[in-house]
Amino acid sequence: MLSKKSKYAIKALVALAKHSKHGEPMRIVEISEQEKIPKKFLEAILLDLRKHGILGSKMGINGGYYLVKKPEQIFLTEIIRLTDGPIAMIPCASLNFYEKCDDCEDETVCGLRKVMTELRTASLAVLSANSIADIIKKETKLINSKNRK
Amino acid sequence: MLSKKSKYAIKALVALAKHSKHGEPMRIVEISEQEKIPKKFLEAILLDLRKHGILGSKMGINGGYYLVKKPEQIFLTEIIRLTDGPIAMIPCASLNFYEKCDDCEDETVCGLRKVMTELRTASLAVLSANSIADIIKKETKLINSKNRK
DNA sequence: CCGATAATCTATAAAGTCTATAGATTATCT
DNA sequence: AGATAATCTATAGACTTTATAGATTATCGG
Repeated sequence: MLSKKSKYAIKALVALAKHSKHGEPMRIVEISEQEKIPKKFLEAILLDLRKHGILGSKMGINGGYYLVKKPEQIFLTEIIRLTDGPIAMIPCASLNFYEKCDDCEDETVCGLRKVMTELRTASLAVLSANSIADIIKKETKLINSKNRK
Repeated sequence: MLSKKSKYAIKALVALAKHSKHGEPMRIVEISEQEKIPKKFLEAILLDLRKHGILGSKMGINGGYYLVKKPEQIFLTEIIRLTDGPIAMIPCASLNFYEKCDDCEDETVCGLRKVMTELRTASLAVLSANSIADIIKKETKLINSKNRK
């Protein structure tokens, strides 16, 4: 399961992407209220995203957070790996967070690892195909098809 | 990520499937030592699997656990749902463990949910295509291709 | 340069989950 | 009856999640 942290991070980035057509920073409180994310928790999340170069911030009046990268270039893989860690379901099947199982004699011959590697490949295909911009696109698409009814 | 509980459950079932050609029950200690799973933890896991009708048990001398279902009919989806819960990454995208997001106004219009539903479909495709028997098959296949080198 | 605003940093903590461990009890077989 | 092995109950340390409180620092308008 995705942690709330990851989910909130994605939602905040979507909110920022929608807002940043204006180019100006968005306040934590605004994001918090709009997306119903606990303010102080969101604070920590945004700080994290800033430290990793996805967001920038400005203090004082008219301050807030803004996107550094374009919504088209922020993929779900990046956010999830940053906030939750590995995409794979077991460490020995992970690309970026590989770890050896201490209960496994020879992983090159492990059937479970083989299946979990297949799963990781499938998951990565979906997550690396979707950026923040794609999420917004899907949203407008869903709204349109709903209104047509 | 998969919990250790799930991982141990799958490994134990694989061990039992390999053993149960003989049809006779396998002792907790044997599984524990063979698969390097902490004994008492394994105990709780096997009890769970028994309560859900996947395993049977027999007390006393020559006792132990045995498979009730055939290895071909025990799929990873079943085990993971039983020990870890949902396959989906967020509850609102789950088939068996659906829950509404309390921060979401209208989920039918949520872009993140849409992506996570795609991911769930992809994950389910892999996990429901693999049974305990399949894991064993993959293992022998891996061993064979290794020996041919 | 002052005062208001808003991000930043540090510390802490409640709740829940994961990963077990210990010990007593009950059923089975010889 | 006695040995074996599963079963049940209770508990607990470590870690993660999900925050909350409060002090500090930077920015801007006037």
